[in-house]
Amino acid sequence: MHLSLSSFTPNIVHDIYVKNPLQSPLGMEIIRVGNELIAEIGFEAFTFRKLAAQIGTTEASVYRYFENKHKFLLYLTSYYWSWVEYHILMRNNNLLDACRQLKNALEIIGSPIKADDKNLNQEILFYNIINESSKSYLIKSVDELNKVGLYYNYKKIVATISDIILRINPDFKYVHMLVSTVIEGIHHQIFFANHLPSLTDTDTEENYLPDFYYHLILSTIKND
Amino acid sequence: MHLSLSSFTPNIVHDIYVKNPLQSPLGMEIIRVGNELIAEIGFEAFTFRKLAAQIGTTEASVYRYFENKHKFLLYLTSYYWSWVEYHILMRNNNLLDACRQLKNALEIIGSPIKADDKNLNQEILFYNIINESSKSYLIKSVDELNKVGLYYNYKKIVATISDIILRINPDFKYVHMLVSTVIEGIHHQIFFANHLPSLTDTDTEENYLPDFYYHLILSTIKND
Amino acid sequence: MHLSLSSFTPNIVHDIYVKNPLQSPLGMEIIRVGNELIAEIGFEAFTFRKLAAQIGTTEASVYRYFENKHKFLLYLTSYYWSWVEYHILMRNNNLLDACRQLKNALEIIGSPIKADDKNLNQEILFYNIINESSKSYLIKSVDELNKVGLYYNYKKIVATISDIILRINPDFKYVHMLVSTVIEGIHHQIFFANHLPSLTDTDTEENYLPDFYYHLILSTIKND
Amino acid sequence: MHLSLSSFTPNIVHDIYVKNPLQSPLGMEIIRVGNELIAEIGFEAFTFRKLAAQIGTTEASVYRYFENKHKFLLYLTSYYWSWVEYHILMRNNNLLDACRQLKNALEIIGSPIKADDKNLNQEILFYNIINESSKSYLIKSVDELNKVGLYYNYKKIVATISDIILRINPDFKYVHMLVSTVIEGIHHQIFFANHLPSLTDTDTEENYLPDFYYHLILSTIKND
DNA sequence: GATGAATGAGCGTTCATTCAT
DNA sequence: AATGAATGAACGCTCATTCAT
Repeated sequence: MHLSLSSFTPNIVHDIYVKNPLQSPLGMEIIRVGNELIAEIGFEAFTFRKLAAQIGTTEASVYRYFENKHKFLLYLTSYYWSWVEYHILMRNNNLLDACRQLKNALEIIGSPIKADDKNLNQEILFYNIINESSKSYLIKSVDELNKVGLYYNYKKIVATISDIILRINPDFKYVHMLVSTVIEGIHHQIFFANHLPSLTDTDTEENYLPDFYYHLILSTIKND
Repeated sequence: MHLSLSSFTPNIVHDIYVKNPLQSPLGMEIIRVGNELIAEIGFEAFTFRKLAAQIGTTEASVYRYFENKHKFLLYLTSYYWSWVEYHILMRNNNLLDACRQLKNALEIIGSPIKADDKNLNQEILFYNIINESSKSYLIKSVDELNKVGLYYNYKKIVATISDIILRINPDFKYVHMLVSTVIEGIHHQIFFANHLPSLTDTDTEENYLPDFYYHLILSTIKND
Repeated sequence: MHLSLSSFTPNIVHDIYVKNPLQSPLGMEIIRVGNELIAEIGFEAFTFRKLAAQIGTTEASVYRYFENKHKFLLYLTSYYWSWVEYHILMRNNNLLDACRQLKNALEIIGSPIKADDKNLNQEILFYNIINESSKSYLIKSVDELNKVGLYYNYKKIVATISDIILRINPDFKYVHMLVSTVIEGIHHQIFFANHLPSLTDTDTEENYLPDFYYHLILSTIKND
Repeated sequence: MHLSLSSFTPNIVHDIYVKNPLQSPLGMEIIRVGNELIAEIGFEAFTFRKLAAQIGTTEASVYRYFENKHKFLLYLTSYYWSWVEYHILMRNNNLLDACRQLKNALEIIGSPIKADDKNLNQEILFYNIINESSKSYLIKSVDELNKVGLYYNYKKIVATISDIILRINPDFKYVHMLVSTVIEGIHHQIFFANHLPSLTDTDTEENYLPDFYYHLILSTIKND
């Protein structure tokens, strides 16, 4: 299933950026190269200075688009979750079976977005989400950022999947807890499989991760 | 249940520190104050300079104990997991019921260690584990550090709990995946409850978190 | 004594500005908001960027009116001295007594201009003169700026008051020295009274400052 | 009158510096070269980076001695006023005549300290005091700095000269006002003589400045 | 005439680390 | 073993200014 959705534009809260990077060639270069640079050297070592050098522009120009590297990471994660949201909606568009919808959602979360994206390399973005996205909220300023709505896209996807689950079992009370556990779980397991294999159970089966979590969800909500 | 286990000494891989901080007053001061400082300003802003200033010593002295702030975080997390391991063993010592053992383990993971600890404030350590511990492995050098065994204590706890679960259902194939998902899940949910409540389901019930995950585990492994 | 002199326009040397700010709404906004911003954050922290942001225009637009922030400060001080000059002339218009004229002049220098001024808040301008005006000449480029006449208004007021004093004692030889000492003295004493009170002698009497300096002048020139 | 007072050490409030620059060769180099660099390029253009480059050390090393360039200016001015204080005391040591003492004090204030000083070029320091010293208090943080006593040396000199004047006329009520006006006046007139001569009255007579202000003081206090 | 975008340069500061004592 | 001094390097950020529209 490969979507060529040239019409997609991410729905990202304005406060994350100073100037919309998708509205100028330089802005698009910043997010494209920034995505790659974070994957290459890690978010801690990533600086606007290095990013500017890579692009061939100046730090000052980067600051025109993003207030700091943190907001930039938030932009990337919001971009990712906006894509995920969009893909789930597209894929589940004409489906009636909530279980099938849930399975689709888990599959989308468990692998890179498969779509031509002129802005960002989606494989690399997926890798960054797994490695760095939790750093966008595990910070001292989380409350302040949350207050102005900067975690909107993440919360939205949790709400979307929660709704699907509630259609399977409308009485389940801990649906948000379950969904956020599963989302974080999927991404964490991919990290563990690559780096700390004894914390997971590597398998040759394709798509075993979404299957495992699909089973986990259904078991948990049915026995409620 | 309050344990006064003055005999406890954490079992921490030597490579994490340069000189054992528990063998000198300055070393103990470093981990005691370091734990508090990270809680206060966050791991990103934490530096050996600030730590030394707080203690009233010099950066050079801190370097005598820890190679860098990263290793220091690893020390704290290892210290924590070593405590958790010890507590689980103590609590489950004479119990035969694996389900009861599992429940105990989840409860221990879900709240601060309740023990007098002259070295570290355990409430603060628990807070740091929730907020910062994932930064000890979500880094570029994870493979290198793993190769020399620096994640031993974390892996050990996963193994310990996995063994309990396998006694409930010896045929369950994804036990490490399940356990690491649950451990990360519990800590994440506490963070979400405090900072991003729409990602969880706040409840007035005491201990609802361990209960939820206990139910999740049993459901998942029984329906296998 | 309150003058409503809507007809007043400051007589400011052209080289201080690029484009006359009083000839456009944007220009008037620049001097109005700039005056307030300097008072708020201090001249060192004041930049055209911040000024432009406050107004809701761009740095480039500000540059159309003033070459740099230094010239802007010179504009404000010249504006102030032009007002002072005008007020002294108005107030002393029909007076014959030079001593009375001197007293009037000192009073005008010792308190904010009391006049409706649609361009600038005169209270704030007075505050800026006290705090910042000496920075308009205590700079490396003073000779260069002086050569093109940018300190005209300040020199003019010294000359005007010197002339009054010379009518009291035509033989006094150090009149400019005396006048510039007194003018700077009055403004400095107001600063000291607010911030370094041990350098002055605070008093409850109204207008003690002009009185003190009036006495100082008369004593100095009479005993010559 | 030339004093070779190798025993002099300035009495400077500790909070002005981080580490006493007179206690190490590097520290002494910093104040020696810093003094010269400010004279050369002006305080606004003066930065720790340029200072470090001139000395052949690094910014970080300069920060070990002074928190910021502002504190450095405060150090220079405090050093100057401490010297002035010391000189006045030495010169007036065995004198009984308060008028003679006043005259001496004014002469000392009106020209560079004439003493061998291995730390600082006193000619250049005098030049800096005239051009830059008022910037040490005409700032937003003046109250905060004053609260911790950083203007001690300036206030002390005003008190010292005030005491002399009160011995001439114990009933004069505005002595601090008069003294601070005169001190600022002397330095300002030197600046005006060099740069804005129409604000002063240049004269060929030696020492005309102290003489003028001596006359001004006596006239003012006698006619009280 | 006014604005938006971009940029070269440099600032103040802090960092991790080393060396000598 | 612990400390004090020093330093190279880089960070995050802002500045003044210019250019194209």
